[in-house]
Amino acid sequence: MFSKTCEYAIRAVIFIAQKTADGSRVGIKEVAAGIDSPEHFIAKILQDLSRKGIIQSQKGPTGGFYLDAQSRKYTLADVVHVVDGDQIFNGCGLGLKQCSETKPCPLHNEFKKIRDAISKMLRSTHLGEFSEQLEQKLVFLKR
Amino acid sequence: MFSKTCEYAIRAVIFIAQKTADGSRVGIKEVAAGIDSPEHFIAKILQDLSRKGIIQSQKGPTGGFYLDAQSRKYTLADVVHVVDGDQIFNGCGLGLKQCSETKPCPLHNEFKKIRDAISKMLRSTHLGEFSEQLEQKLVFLKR
DNA sequence: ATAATAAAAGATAAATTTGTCTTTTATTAG
DNA sequence: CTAATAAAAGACAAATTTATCTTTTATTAT
Ligand code: FES
Ligand code: FES
Repeated sequence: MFSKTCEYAIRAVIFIAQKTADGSRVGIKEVAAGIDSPEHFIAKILQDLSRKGIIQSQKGPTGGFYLDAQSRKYTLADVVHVVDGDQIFNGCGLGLKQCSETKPCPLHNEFKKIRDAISKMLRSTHLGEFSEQLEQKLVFLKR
Repeated sequence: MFSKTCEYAIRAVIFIAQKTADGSRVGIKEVAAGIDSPEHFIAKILQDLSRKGIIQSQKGPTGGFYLDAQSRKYTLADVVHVVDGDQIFNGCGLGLKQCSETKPCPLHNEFKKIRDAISKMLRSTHLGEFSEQLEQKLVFLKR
């Protein structure tokens, strides 16, 4: 469904949102450990998200990653879009170069429903909304 | 959503179903051209599907690929399962090693709905059911 | 039997994704 | 100002996916 990169990205962003809900920052090592991902790999991904403004970062001592008020308004759809592009939102499920209403693949109508369900879910999910459930260990970001 | 391999596989199987609805056979070159895929690549995939019994093949002159009565009862879910395994049917959408009801990821409940929709669609779609629409050029397997 | 045909199999290679290691840059505390 | 810290950047490597090319095997028609 998503690339590994994107899976890590979503988990990391949710993790950072929770860890920095109090205004603090969280280092890359703690993120990597918290979501069980390779440290330098998730670092690259976060650099990207940071450049695009989805998350914030600060170098040096006391530095780390965090989300500002603006970023807390972003949704998972924004994360997915930055990392995986819009294939999942608009691409043809059977791999035709471009999804088209006038020249549809055999599953076009079915795929459209599923794509829409995915889009809707991602667009309606904000980065910070799992903090409490994570705190209470009702949901998890690693096994 | 699916691997490139799986996309080709689905398109090829639908193509073969249509082309051989009359009991004939279709060669690998025609398949590759018909779905716009690399010839030797789709050949490997069809070998696999053939070994698994999802499609049939016959060597030599007048040989080619086709679907017997039994195979026409298979669904796209069978094809996807052979090619991509069961990640799409049961895997965690956020990449946790295993989806779990008792230790769910934050999106578990949402993903479950989507996975179920995909499963349902694939299980209810039989290989031959697009032949007529393809014939009438209402749907397409390449751009 | 023989030659022609077409899939099967095997080997190799390109491209992409995923992961690791090292160096550089910015920031802070002292 | 200096040393310590932590992200940013760059280079490289492994693994996987996707694609290509060649040889072998089975089957058919003549
Ligand atoms: S054409 Fe395939 S999903 Fe629209
Ligand atoms: S645990 Fe992630 S989908 Fe079930």
